[in-house]
Amino acid sequence: MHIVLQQLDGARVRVVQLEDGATEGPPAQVIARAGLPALVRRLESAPSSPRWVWDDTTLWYPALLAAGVRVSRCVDLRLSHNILRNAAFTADSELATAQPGPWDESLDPRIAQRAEAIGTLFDLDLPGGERDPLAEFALQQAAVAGATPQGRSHLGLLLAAESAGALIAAEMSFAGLPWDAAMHDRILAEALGPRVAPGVRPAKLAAVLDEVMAALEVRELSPESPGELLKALQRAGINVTSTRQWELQEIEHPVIEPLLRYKKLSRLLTANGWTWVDTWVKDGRFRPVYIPGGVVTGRWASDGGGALQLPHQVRGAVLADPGWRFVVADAAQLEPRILTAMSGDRAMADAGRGVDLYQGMVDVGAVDTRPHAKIAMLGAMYGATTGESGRLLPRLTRAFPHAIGFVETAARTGERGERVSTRLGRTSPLPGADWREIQSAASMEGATAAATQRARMEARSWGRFTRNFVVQGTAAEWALCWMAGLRTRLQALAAAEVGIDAALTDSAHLVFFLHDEIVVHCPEEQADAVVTLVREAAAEAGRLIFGNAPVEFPVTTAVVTSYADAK
DNA sequence: TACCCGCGCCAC
DNA sequence: AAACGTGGCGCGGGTA
Repeated sequence: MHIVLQQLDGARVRVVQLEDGATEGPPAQVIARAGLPALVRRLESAPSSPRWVWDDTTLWYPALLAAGVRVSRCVDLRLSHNILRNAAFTADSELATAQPGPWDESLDPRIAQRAEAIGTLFDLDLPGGERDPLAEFALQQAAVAGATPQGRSHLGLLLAAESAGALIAAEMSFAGLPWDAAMHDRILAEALGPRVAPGVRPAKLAAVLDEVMAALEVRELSPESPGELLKALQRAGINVTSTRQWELQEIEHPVIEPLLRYKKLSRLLTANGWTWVDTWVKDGRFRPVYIPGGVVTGRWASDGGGALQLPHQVRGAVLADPGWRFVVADAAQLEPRILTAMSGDRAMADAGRGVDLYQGMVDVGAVDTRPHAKIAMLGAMYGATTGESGRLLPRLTRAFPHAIGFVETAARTGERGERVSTRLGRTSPLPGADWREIQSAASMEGATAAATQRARMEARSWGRFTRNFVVQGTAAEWALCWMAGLRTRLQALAAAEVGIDAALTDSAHLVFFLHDEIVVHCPEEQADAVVTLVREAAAEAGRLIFGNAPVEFPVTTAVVTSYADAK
Protein backbone atom coordinates (compact mmCIF):
# COMPACT_ATOMS: atom_id res chain seq x y z
CA MET A 1 0.00 0.00 0.00
CA HIS A 2 1.15 3.54 -0.82
CA ILE A 3 0.17 6.61 1.15
CA VAL A 4 0.68 9.92 -0.57
CA LEU A 5 1.31 12.96 1.61
CA GLN A 6 0.87 16.50 0.41
CA GLN A 7 1.49 19.69 2.31
CA LEU A 8 -1.53 21.94 1.77
CA ASP A 9 -0.35 24.86 3.86
CA GLY A 10 1.73 25.20 6.97
CA ALA A 11 -0.86 23.51 9.13
CA ARG A 12 -2.59 20.87 7.03
CA VAL A 13 -1.60 17.71 5.24
CA ARG A 14 -3.60 15.79 2.66
CA VAL A 15 -3.38 12.02 3.05
CA VAL A 16 -4.31 9.77 0.14
CA GLN A 17 -4.25 6.03 0.44
CA LEU A 18 -3.60 4.02 -2.74
CA GLU A 19 -4.39 0.34 -2.65
CA ASP A 20 -1.93 -1.47 -4.90
CA GLY A 21 -3.47 -2.40 -8.20
CA ALA A 22 -6.67 -0.48 -7.52
CA THR A 23 -7.41 2.72 -9.37
CA GLU A 24 -9.35 4.20 -6.48
CA GLY A 25 -8.81 3.89 -2.78
CA PRO A 26 -10.56 5.41 0.19
CA PRO A 27 -11.30 9.14 -0.10
CA ALA A 28 -8.52 11.54 0.73
CA GLN A 29 -8.46 12.99 4.21
CA VAL A 30 -6.99 16.22 5.46
CA ILE A 31 -5.31 16.21 8.84
CA ALA A 32 -3.48 18.73 10.94
CA ARG A 33 0.25 18.67 10.39
CA ALA A 34 0.69 18.26 14.14
CA GLY A 35 -1.21 15.00 13.95
CA LEU A 36 1.03 13.46 11.32
CA PRO A 37 3.55 11.75 13.63
CA ALA A 38 0.76 9.88 15.41
CA LEU A 39 -0.76 8.76 12.11
CA VAL A 40 2.59 7.58 10.79
CA ARG A 41 3.38 5.78 14.03
CA ARG A 42 0.06 3.94 13.94
CA LEU A 43 0.37 2.83 10.32
CA GLU A 44 4.01 1.86 10.72
CA SER A 45 3.11 -0.55 13.51
CA ALA A 46 0.66 -2.43 11.25
CA PRO A 47 1.81 -5.88 10.12
CA SER A 48 2.56 -4.59 6.63
CA SER A 49 3.90 -1.07 6.74
CA PRO A 50 2.97 1.27 3.90
CA ARG A 51 5.30 3.00 1.48
CA TRP A 52 5.05 6.75 2.10
CA VAL A 53 5.04 8.85 -1.03
CA TRP A 54 6.20 12.43 -0.59
CA ASP A 55 7.80 15.18 -2.61
CA ASP A 56 11.04 15.39 -0.71
CA THR A 57 12.31 13.37 2.25
CA THR A 58 14.25 16.34 3.60
CA LEU A 59 10.95 18.22 4.04
CA TRP A 60 9.07 15.46 5.89
CA TYR A 61 11.33 13.07 7.69
CA PRO A 62 13.39 15.25 10.06
CA ALA A 63 10.24 16.39 11.87
CA LEU A 64 9.00 12.80 12.15
CA LEU A 65 12.36 11.67 13.54
CA ALA A 66 12.30 14.54 16.02
CA ALA A 67 8.88 13.28 17.15
CA GLY A 68 10.38 9.83 17.67
CA VAL A 69 8.79 8.24 14.60
CA ARG A 70 10.55 6.22 11.92
CA VAL A 71 9.27 5.00 8.59
CA SER A 72 10.30 1.77 6.90
CA ARG A 73 9.89 2.70 3.26
CA CYS A 74 9.18 5.73 1.12
CA VAL A 75 9.12 7.07 -2.41
CA ASP A 76 11.11 10.29 -2.69
CA LEU A 77 9.49 11.86 -5.73
CA ARG A 78 12.19 14.48 -6.24
CA LEU A 79 15.02 11.93 -6.34
CA SER A 80 12.96 9.47 -8.41
CA HIS A 81 12.01 12.19 -10.86
CA ASN A 82 15.63 13.11 -11.33
CA ILE A 83 16.50 9.52 -12.22
CA LEU A 84 13.51 8.84 -14.49
CA ARG A 85 13.76 12.14 -16.30
CA ASN A 86 17.21 11.19 -17.59
CA ALA A 87 17.12 7.39 -17.70
CA ALA A 88 17.56 5.69 -21.07
CA PHE A 89 15.05 3.04 -19.94
CA THR A 90 12.29 5.68 -19.72
CA ALA A 91 13.45 8.05 -22.47
CA ASP A 92 10.15 7.78 -24.36
CA SER A 93 7.89 8.26 -21.35
CA GLU A 94 5.57 11.20 -20.86
CA LEU A 95 7.56 12.14 -17.78
CA ALA A 96 10.83 12.31 -19.70
CA THR A 97 9.54 14.05 -22.81
CA ALA A 98 7.49 16.77 -21.08
CA GLN A 99 8.76 20.34 -20.80
CA PRO A 100 10.74 21.05 -17.63
CA GLY A 101 8.38 21.60 -14.69
CA PRO A 102 8.40 22.24 -10.97
CA TRP A 103 9.88 18.79 -10.29
CA ASP A 104 12.96 19.76 -12.24
CA GLU A 105 13.79 22.69 -10.00
CA SER A 106 16.52 21.98 -7.57
CA LEU A 107 15.79 22.57 -3.94
CA ASP A 108 18.72 24.08 -2.19
CA PRO A 109 19.40 21.67 0.68
CA ARG A 110 20.10 24.56 2.98
CA ILE A 111 16.53 25.75 2.56
CA ALA A 112 15.37 22.37 3.79
CA GLN A 113 17.80 22.54 6.67
CA ARG A 114 16.48 25.91 7.67
CA ALA A 115 12.94 24.57 7.45
CA GLU A 116 13.94 21.79 9.79
CA ALA A 117 15.55 24.20 12.18
CA ILE A 118 12.43 26.28 12.60
CA GLY A 119 10.18 23.26 12.53
CA THR A 120 7.70 24.56 9.97
CA LEU A 121 7.49 25.50 6.35
CA PHE A 122 5.21 28.48 7.00
CA ASP A 123 7.17 31.44 5.86
CA LEU A 124 9.42 29.89 3.33
CA ASP A 125 9.01 30.53 -0.33
CA LEU A 126 9.82 27.01 -1.40
CA PRO A 127 9.73 25.86 -4.99
CA GLY A 128 7.11 23.18 -5.50
CA GLY A 129 4.01 24.97 -4.34
CA GLU A 130 2.40 23.76 -7.54
CA ARG A 131 3.78 20.25 -7.23
CA ASP A 132 1.05 17.62 -7.21
CA PRO A 133 2.51 14.46 -5.71
CA LEU A 134 -0.39 12.26 -6.83
CA ALA A 135 -0.06 13.28 -10.46
CA GLU A 136 3.71 13.03 -10.35
CA PHE A 137 3.58 9.58 -8.74
CA ALA A 138 1.22 8.39 -11.48
CA LEU A 139 3.58 9.72 -14.16
CA GLN A 140 6.52 8.00 -12.53
CA GLN A 141 4.70 4.69 -12.27
CA ALA A 142 3.65 4.95 -15.90
CA ALA A 143 7.22 5.70 -16.94
CA VAL A 144 8.53 2.62 -15.17
CA ALA A 145 5.67 0.46 -16.45
CA GLY A 146 6.48 1.51 -20.01
CA ALA A 147 10.07 0.30 -19.81
CA THR A 148 11.30 -3.12 -20.89
CA PRO A 149 10.88 -5.95 -18.36
CA GLN A 150 14.51 -5.61 -17.37
CA GLY A 151 14.19 -1.85 -17.20
CA ARG A 152 11.14 -2.19 -14.94
CA SER A 153 12.88 -4.42 -12.44
CA HIS A 154 16.17 -2.54 -12.47
CA LEU A 155 14.58 0.89 -12.17
CA GLY A 156 12.21 -0.36 -9.50
CA LEU A 157 15.18 -1.46 -7.45
CA LEU A 158 17.08 1.76 -8.13
CA LEU A 159 14.18 4.00 -7.06
CA ALA A 160 13.61 1.96 -3.91
CA ALA A 161 17.31 2.10 -3.06
CA GLU A 162 17.57 5.82 -3.78
CA SER A 163 14.55 6.54 -1.56
CA ALA A 164 15.90 4.31 1.20
CA GLY A 165 19.10 6.32 0.96
CA ALA A 166 17.13 9.49 1.59
CA LEU A 167 15.70 7.97 4.77
CA ILE A 168 19.13 6.82 5.88
CA ALA A 169 20.68 10.23 5.24
CA ALA A 170 18.05 11.89 7.43
CA GLU A 171 18.48 9.26 10.14
CA MET A 172 22.27 9.61 10.15
CA SER A 173 22.03 13.39 10.49
CA PHE A 174 19.52 12.90 13.28
CA ALA A 175 21.65 10.38 15.19
CA GLY A 176 24.96 12.11 14.44
CA LEU A 177 28.45 10.67 14.46
CA PRO A 178 29.79 10.40 18.03
CA TRP A 179 32.59 12.94 18.34
CA ASP A 180 34.74 13.56 21.39
CA ALA A 181 35.72 17.23 21.31
CA ALA A 182 38.22 16.78 24.16
CA MET A 183 39.99 14.00 22.26
CA HIS A 184 39.99 16.16 19.14
CA ASP A 185 41.60 18.94 21.15
CA ARG A 186 44.29 16.51 22.36
CA ILE A 187 45.01 15.45 18.77
CA LEU A 188 45.33 19.10 17.73
CA ALA A 189 47.49 20.03 20.72
CA GLU A 190 49.79 17.11 20.05
CA ALA A 191 50.30 18.14 16.44
CA LEU A 192 50.04 21.93 16.60
CA GLY A 193 50.57 22.98 20.21
CA PRO A 194 48.02 24.36 22.69
CA ARG A 195 44.87 25.98 21.39
CA VAL A 196 45.23 29.56 20.20
CA ALA A 197 42.81 32.20 19.00
CA PRO A 198 41.77 32.10 15.35
CA GLY A 199 44.33 33.82 13.16
CA VAL A 200 47.19 33.08 15.53
CA ARG A 201 49.77 30.50 14.44
CA PRO A 202 50.00 27.70 17.04
CA ALA A 203 53.39 27.15 18.69
CA LYS A 204 54.43 23.95 16.97
CA LEU A 205 53.33 25.27 13.59
CA ALA A 206 55.32 28.46 14.20
CA ALA A 207 58.37 26.37 15.08
CA VAL A 208 58.14 24.47 11.80
CA LEU A 209 57.80 27.76 9.96
CA ASP A 210 61.06 28.88 11.61
CA GLU A 211 62.75 25.79 10.20
CA VAL A 212 61.39 26.56 6.73
CA MET A 213 62.54 30.18 6.88
CA ALA A 214 65.98 29.15 8.12
CA ALA A 215 66.36 26.69 5.24
CA LEU A 216 65.35 29.40 2.77
CA GLU A 217 67.42 32.05 4.59
CA VAL A 218 64.50 34.48 4.77
CA ARG A 219 63.10 36.40 7.72
CA GLU A 220 59.48 36.40 6.68
CA LEU A 221 57.26 33.99 4.81
CA SER A 222 53.57 33.15 4.51
CA PRO A 223 53.47 29.66 3.03
CA GLU A 224 49.67 29.94 2.87
CA SER A 225 50.12 32.19 -0.14
CA PRO A 226 51.11 29.98 -3.09
CA GLY A 227 52.37 32.93 -5.07
CA GLU A 228 54.63 34.18 -2.33
CA LEU A 229 55.87 30.68 -1.53
CA LEU A 230 56.64 29.97 -5.18
CA LYS A 231 58.70 33.16 -5.47
CA ALA A 232 60.60 32.35 -2.27
CA LEU A 233 61.40 28.86 -3.53
CA GLN A 234 62.57 30.16 -6.89
CA ARG A 235 64.76 32.81 -5.20
CA ALA A 236 66.41 29.96 -3.29
CA GLY A 237 67.25 28.34 -6.62
CA ILE A 238 64.56 25.67 -6.51
CA ASN A 239 63.03 25.14 -9.94
CA VAL A 240 59.36 24.37 -9.47
CA THR A 241 56.32 25.52 -11.40
CA SER A 242 53.88 25.09 -8.53
CA THR A 243 53.93 24.50 -4.78
CA ARG A 244 52.11 21.16 -4.95
CA GLN A 245 53.17 18.34 -2.69
CA TRP A 246 53.98 15.88 -5.46
CA GLU A 247 56.18 18.35 -7.29
CA LEU A 248 58.03 19.41 -4.15
CA GLN A 249 58.60 15.78 -3.15
CA GLU A 250 60.86 15.30 -6.16
CA ILE A 251 63.21 18.09 -5.07
CA GLU A 252 66.31 17.56 -2.96
CA HIS A 253 66.71 20.58 -0.74
CA PRO A 254 66.80 21.09 3.03
CA VAL A 255 63.61 23.18 2.91
CA ILE A 256 61.42 20.46 1.39
CA GLU A 257 61.01 18.24 4.45
CA PRO A 258 59.99 20.99 6.90
CA LEU A 259 57.88 22.69 4.24
CA LEU A 260 55.84 19.55 3.56
CA ARG A 261 55.48 19.09 7.31
CA TYR A 262 54.25 22.68 7.57
CA LYS A 263 51.69 22.18 4.80
CA LYS A 264 50.34 19.06 6.49
CA LEU A 265 49.93 20.81 9.84
CA SER A 266 48.53 23.96 8.31
CA ARG A 267 45.92 21.94 6.47
CA LEU A 268 44.91 20.21 9.71
CA LEU A 269 44.51 23.57 11.42
CA THR A 270 42.44 25.26 8.74
CA ALA A 271 40.26 22.33 7.66
CA ASN A 272 39.69 20.36 10.89
CA GLY A 273 41.10 22.53 13.66
CA TRP A 274 39.43 24.16 16.66
CA THR A 275 37.17 26.28 14.48
CA TRP A 276 35.85 23.17 12.79
CA VAL A 277 35.03 21.53 16.13
CA ASP A 278 33.32 24.68 17.40
CA THR A 279 31.24 24.87 14.25
CA TRP A 280 30.31 21.27 13.67
CA VAL A 281 30.40 19.31 16.92
CA LYS A 282 27.45 19.84 19.27
CA ASP A 283 26.59 17.70 22.29
CA GLY A 284 29.17 15.11 21.34
CA ARG A 285 27.86 14.56 17.82
CA PHE A 286 28.94 15.62 14.34
CA ARG A 287 25.80 16.12 12.24
CA PRO A 288 26.66 16.71 8.61
CA VAL A 289 24.09 17.23 5.89
CA TYR A 290 24.21 14.37 3.43
CA ILE A 291 22.87 14.87 -0.07
CA PRO A 292 21.75 11.57 -1.61
CA GLY A 293 22.04 11.61 -5.38
CA GLY A 294 24.07 14.81 -5.07
CA VAL A 295 26.78 13.54 -7.42
CA VAL A 296 26.02 13.02 -11.11
CA THR A 297 27.03 9.36 -10.83
CA GLY A 298 24.57 8.73 -7.99
CA ARG A 299 27.08 8.96 -5.20
CA TRP A 300 26.12 11.03 -2.19
CA ALA A 301 27.49 14.50 -1.70
CA SER A 302 27.59 16.44 1.54
CA ASP A 303 27.18 20.03 2.53
CA GLY A 304 29.12 21.52 5.40
CA GLY A 305 31.79 20.09 7.61
CA GLY A 306 33.46 18.12 4.86
CA ALA A 307 31.72 14.95 6.00
CA LEU A 308 32.94 12.87 3.08
CA GLN A 309 36.56 13.92 3.50
CA LEU A 310 37.23 13.35 7.19
CA PRO A 311 41.03 13.09 7.35
CA HIS A 312 42.42 9.96 8.96
CA GLN A 313 44.38 12.34 11.20
CA VAL A 314 41.27 13.26 13.23
CA ARG A 315 39.33 9.99 13.19
CA GLY A 316 40.69 9.28 16.66
CA ALA A 317 38.11 11.77 17.94
CA VAL A 318 35.29 9.55 16.69
CA LEU A 319 34.69 7.59 19.89
CA ALA A 320 31.81 5.25 20.69
CA ASP A 321 29.60 5.99 23.68
CA PRO A 322 30.49 4.12 26.92
CA GLY A 323 29.46 0.49 26.53
CA TRP A 324 28.95 0.97 22.80
CA ARG A 325 31.08 0.04 19.79
CA PHE A 326 31.49 0.94 16.16
CA VAL A 327 31.15 -1.75 13.55
CA VAL A 328 33.16 -0.39 10.62
CA ALA A 329 32.67 -2.24 7.35
CA ASP A 330 34.38 -1.64 4.05
CA ALA A 331 33.60 -3.26 0.70
CA ALA A 332 36.96 -4.58 -0.50
CA GLN A 333 37.97 -3.25 -3.94
CA LEU A 334 34.35 -2.47 -4.72
CA GLU A 335 34.77 -0.76 -8.10
CA PRO A 336 36.92 -3.43 -9.77
CA ARG A 337 34.48 -6.04 -8.54
CA ILE A 338 31.58 -4.04 -9.93
CA LEU A 339 33.39 -3.91 -13.26
CA THR A 340 33.93 -7.66 -13.09
CA ALA A 341 30.23 -8.28 -12.57
CA MET A 342 29.09 -5.81 -15.24
CA SER A 343 31.45 -7.15 -17.87
CA GLY A 344 31.12 -10.83 -16.95
CA ASP A 345 34.89 -11.20 -17.11
CA ARG A 346 35.57 -14.76 -15.92
CA ALA A 347 39.32 -14.30 -15.51
CA MET A 348 38.79 -11.31 -13.26
CA ALA A 349 36.08 -13.16 -11.37
CA ASP A 350 38.63 -15.90 -10.72
CA ALA A 351 41.13 -13.31 -9.50
CA GLY A 352 38.47 -11.94 -7.15
CA ARG A 353 37.71 -15.26 -5.49
CA GLY A 354 39.55 -14.23 -2.30
CA VAL A 355 39.24 -11.16 -0.12
CA ASP A 356 42.05 -9.35 -1.98
CA LEU A 357 41.26 -8.89 -5.66
CA TYR A 358 44.57 -7.17 -6.41
CA GLN A 359 46.58 -10.03 -4.91
CA GLY A 360 44.35 -12.39 -6.88
CA MET A 361 45.39 -10.62 -10.08
CA VAL A 362 49.00 -11.37 -9.16
CA ASP A 363 48.22 -14.99 -8.27
CA VAL A 364 46.58 -15.72 -11.63
CA GLY A 365 49.70 -14.35 -13.32
CA ALA A 366 48.14 -11.22 -14.84
CA VAL A 367 50.48 -8.70 -13.18
CA ASP A 368 53.70 -9.01 -11.24
CA THR A 369 53.00 -7.15 -7.99
CA ARG A 370 49.99 -6.03 -5.95
CA PRO A 371 50.84 -2.30 -6.23
CA HIS A 372 51.00 -2.73 -10.00
CA ALA A 373 47.63 -4.47 -10.00
CA LYS A 374 46.04 -1.61 -8.09
CA ILE A 375 47.58 1.17 -10.17
CA ALA A 376 46.68 -0.60 -13.40
CA MET A 377 43.06 -1.23 -12.40
CA LEU A 378 42.45 2.29 -11.13
CA GLY A 379 44.09 3.68 -14.25
CA ALA A 380 41.86 1.55 -16.46
CA MET A 381 38.74 2.80 -14.69
CA TYR A 382 39.86 6.46 -14.72
CA GLY A 383 41.21 6.44 -18.26
CA ALA A 384 44.91 6.91 -17.56
CA THR A 385 47.07 6.83 -20.65
CA THR A 386 50.51 7.81 -19.45
CA GLY A 387 52.84 6.87 -16.65
CA GLU A 388 53.05 3.48 -15.03
CA SER A 389 49.32 2.99 -15.29
CA GLY A 390 49.38 3.50 -19.04
CA ARG A 391 52.33 1.15 -19.45
CA LEU A 392 50.55 -1.63 -17.57
CA LEU A 393 47.31 -1.33 -19.55
CA PRO A 394 48.20 -3.61 -22.51
CA ARG A 395 49.08 -6.39 -20.13
CA LEU A 396 45.85 -5.87 -18.20
CA THR A 397 43.88 -5.92 -21.44
CA ARG A 398 45.38 -9.28 -22.44
CA ALA A 399 44.56 -10.80 -19.06
CA PHE A 400 41.07 -9.34 -18.66
CA PRO A 401 39.78 -8.50 -22.14
CA HIS A 402 36.10 -8.32 -21.19
CA ALA A 403 36.56 -6.05 -18.18
CA ILE A 404 38.85 -3.64 -19.99
CA GLY A 405 36.75 -3.84 -23.14
CA PHE A 406 33.70 -2.83 -21.11
CA VAL A 407 35.17 0.45 -19.87
CA GLU A 408 36.74 1.13 -23.28
CA THR A 409 33.29 0.82 -24.85
CA ALA A 410 31.87 3.25 -22.30
CA ALA A 411 34.69 5.67 -23.11
CA ARG A 412 34.09 5.47 -26.88
CA THR A 413 30.37 6.08 -26.33
CA GLY A 414 31.11 9.25 -24.40
CA GLU A 415 33.64 10.41 -26.98
CA ARG A 416 30.84 10.28 -29.57
CA GLY A 417 28.71 12.46 -27.31
CA GLU A 418 26.31 9.64 -26.45
CA ARG A 419 25.02 8.54 -23.07
CA VAL A 420 25.89 5.56 -20.90
CA SER A 421 23.95 3.92 -18.09
CA THR A 422 24.72 2.15 -14.85
CA ARG A 423 23.54 -1.39 -14.24
CA LEU A 424 20.28 -0.26 -12.66
CA GLY A 425 19.65 2.44 -15.24
CA ARG A 426 20.96 5.77 -14.00
CA THR A 427 21.98 7.51 -17.20
CA SER A 428 24.78 9.98 -17.75
CA PRO A 429 23.96 13.51 -18.90
CA LEU A 430 24.68 14.63 -22.44
CA PRO A 431 27.66 16.91 -22.92
CA GLY A 432 26.80 20.59 -23.00
CA ALA A 433 26.33 22.98 -25.90
CA ASP A 434 29.94 24.20 -25.69
CA TRP A 435 31.20 20.66 -26.14
CA ARG A 436 29.03 20.08 -29.19
CA GLU A 437 30.12 23.32 -30.78
CA ILE A 438 33.75 22.41 -30.34
CA GLN A 439 33.12 19.04 -31.97
CA SER A 440 31.20 20.42 -34.92
CA ALA A 441 33.73 23.20 -35.45
CA ALA A 442 36.44 20.56 -35.76
CA SER A 443 34.47 18.52 -38.27
CA MET A 444 33.90 21.50 -40.58
CA GLU A 445 35.86 21.75 -43.74
CA GLY A 446 39.01 23.77 -43.28
CA ALA A 447 39.10 23.33 -39.51
CA THR A 448 42.42 24.35 -38.05
CA ALA A 449 44.76 21.84 -36.47
CA ALA A 450 44.22 23.60 -33.16
CA ALA A 451 40.44 23.19 -33.43
CA THR A 452 40.82 19.52 -34.25
CA GLN A 453 43.16 18.97 -31.35
CA ARG A 454 40.90 20.84 -28.99
CA ALA A 455 37.94 18.72 -30.09
CA ARG A 456 39.85 15.49 -29.61
CA MET A 457 40.96 16.58 -26.16
CA GLU A 458 37.41 17.45 -25.14
CA ALA A 459 36.06 14.21 -26.60
CA ARG A 460 38.62 12.14 -24.68
CA SER A 461 37.84 14.05 -21.52
CA TRP A 462 34.11 13.31 -21.81
CA GLY A 463 35.02 9.71 -22.58
CA ARG A 464 36.91 9.46 -19.30
CA PHE A 465 33.80 10.74 -17.56
CA THR A 466 31.47 8.15 -19.12
CA ARG A 467 34.10 5.43 -18.65
CA ASN A 468 34.14 6.12 -14.94
CA PHE A 469 30.40 6.83 -14.73
CA VAL A 470 29.33 3.25 -15.39
CA VAL A 471 31.62 1.87 -12.70
CA GLN A 472 31.33 4.57 -10.06
CA GLY A 473 27.57 4.81 -10.57
CA THR A 474 26.96 1.08 -10.32
CA ALA A 475 29.19 0.91 -7.25
CA ALA A 476 27.01 3.62 -5.72
CA GLU A 477 23.95 1.48 -6.48
CA TRP A 478 25.52 -1.53 -4.82
CA ALA A 479 26.38 0.55 -1.77
CA LEU A 480 22.82 1.90 -1.54
CA CYS A 481 21.36 -1.61 -1.70
CA TRP A 482 23.88 -2.77 0.88
CA MET A 483 23.02 0.04 3.24
CA ALA A 484 19.27 -0.25 2.69
CA GLY A 485 19.37 -3.99 3.37
CA LEU A 486 21.42 -3.40 6.49
CA ARG A 487 19.02 -0.71 7.70
CA THR A 488 16.06 -3.08 7.42
CA ARG A 489 17.96 -5.74 9.34
CA LEU A 490 19.04 -3.30 12.05
CA GLN A 491 15.42 -2.21 12.46
CA ALA A 492 14.40 -5.82 12.96
CA LEU A 493 17.24 -6.31 15.44
CA ALA A 494 16.07 -3.28 17.39
CA ALA A 495 12.49 -4.52 17.43
CA ALA A 496 13.59 -7.94 18.64
CA GLU A 497 16.03 -6.77 21.30
CA VAL A 498 14.66 -3.46 22.52
CA GLY A 499 11.04 -3.62 21.45
CA ILE A 500 8.73 -2.43 18.74
CA ASP A 501 8.86 1.16 20.00
CA ALA A 502 12.66 1.33 20.09
CA ALA A 503 13.96 4.76 19.22
CA LEU A 504 16.58 5.01 16.51
CA THR A 505 19.41 5.59 18.96
CA ASP A 506 18.30 2.96 21.49
CA SER A 507 19.82 0.20 19.41
CA ALA A 508 22.32 -0.41 16.61
CA HIS A 509 22.03 2.29 13.94
CA LEU A 510 23.99 3.68 11.01
CA VAL A 511 26.08 6.76 11.79
CA PHE A 512 28.38 7.20 8.80
CA PHE A 513 28.65 6.33 5.12
CA LEU A 514 31.58 6.94 2.80
CA HIS A 515 30.93 5.55 -0.70
CA ASP A 516 32.06 1.99 0.05
CA GLU A 517 32.28 2.04 3.82
CA ILE A 518 29.68 2.16 6.59
CA VAL A 519 29.84 2.71 10.34
CA VAL A 520 27.23 1.33 12.74
CA HIS A 521 27.07 2.53 16.36
CA CYS A 522 25.77 -0.23 18.62
CA PRO A 523 25.74 -1.55 22.17
CA GLU A 524 28.77 -3.78 22.67
CA GLU A 525 26.62 -6.89 23.05
CA GLN A 526 25.07 -6.31 19.59
CA ALA A 527 28.39 -6.00 17.76
CA ASP A 528 28.73 -9.63 16.67
CA ALA A 529 25.15 -9.71 15.43
CA VAL A 530 25.70 -6.47 13.50
CA VAL A 531 28.78 -7.91 11.79
CA THR A 532 26.67 -10.84 10.61
CA LEU A 533 23.94 -8.51 9.32
CA VAL A 534 26.51 -6.37 7.47
CA ARG A 535 27.76 -9.46 5.62
CA GLU A 536 24.26 -10.71 4.89
CA ALA A 537 23.31 -7.35 3.44
CA ALA A 538 26.42 -7.28 1.24
CA ALA A 539 25.64 -10.71 -0.19
CA GLU A 540 22.05 -9.66 -0.78
CA ALA A 541 23.10 -6.48 -2.59
CA GLY A 542 25.20 -8.51 -5.00
CA ARG A 543 22.31 -10.90 -5.73
CA LEU A 544 19.79 -8.09 -6.18
CA ILE A 545 21.88 -6.22 -8.72
CA PHE A 546 23.76 -8.99 -10.52
CA GLY A 547 21.66 -12.12 -9.93
CA ASN A 548 23.82 -15.22 -9.93
CA ALA A 549 26.88 -13.71 -11.60
CA PRO A 550 29.96 -15.42 -10.19
CA VAL A 551 31.23 -12.34 -8.39
CA GLU A 552 31.69 -11.93 -4.69
CA PHE A 553 31.60 -8.71 -2.72
CA PRO A 554 33.60 -9.39 0.41
CA VAL A 555 33.51 -6.84 3.21
CA THR A 556 36.14 -6.27 5.84
CA THR A 557 34.76 -5.52 9.28
CA ALA A 558 36.23 -4.18 12.49
CA VAL A 559 34.64 -3.77 15.92
CA VAL A 560 36.27 -0.78 17.56
CA THR A 561 35.73 1.99 20.11
CA SER A 562 37.72 4.49 18.03
CA TYR A 563 37.21 5.03 14.31
CA ALA A 564 40.97 5.48 14.03
CA ASP A 565 41.44 1.80 14.86
CA ALA A 566 39.34 0.57 11.95
CA LYS A 567 42.12 0.54 9.39
C1' DT B 1 32.09 44.51 2.14
C1' DA B 2 30.53 40.73 -0.79
C1' DC B 3 31.46 37.81 -4.24
C1' DC B 4 34.33 34.97 -7.47
C1' DC B 5 38.02 31.98 -8.95
C1' DG B 6 42.37 29.46 -9.02
C1' DC B 7 45.13 26.80 -6.07
C1' DG B 8 46.00 23.03 -3.20
C1' DC B 9 44.67 19.01 -0.50
C1' DC B 10 41.40 15.97 1.81
C1' DA B 11 38.14 11.77 0.97
C1' DC B 12 36.56 7.69 -2.03
C1' DA C 1 54.65 7.87 -10.44
C1' DA C 2 52.41 12.18 -11.34
C1' DA C 3 47.92 14.67 -15.47
C1' DC C 4 43.70 9.95 -14.61
C1' DG C 5 37.35 9.80 -12.35
C1' DT C 6 33.72 11.99 -8.56
C1' DG C 7 33.39 15.57 -5.01
C1' DG C 8 34.03 19.70 -0.61
C1' DC C 9 36.33 23.32 1.36
C1' DG C 10 39.60 27.09 3.07
C1' DC C 11 42.71 30.26 1.55
C1' DG C 12 44.76 34.28 -1.06
C1' DG C 13 44.06 37.62 -4.24
C1' DG C 14 41.37 39.67 -7.48
C1' DT C 15 37.05 42.43 -8.69
C1' DA C 16 32.41 44.94 -8.22
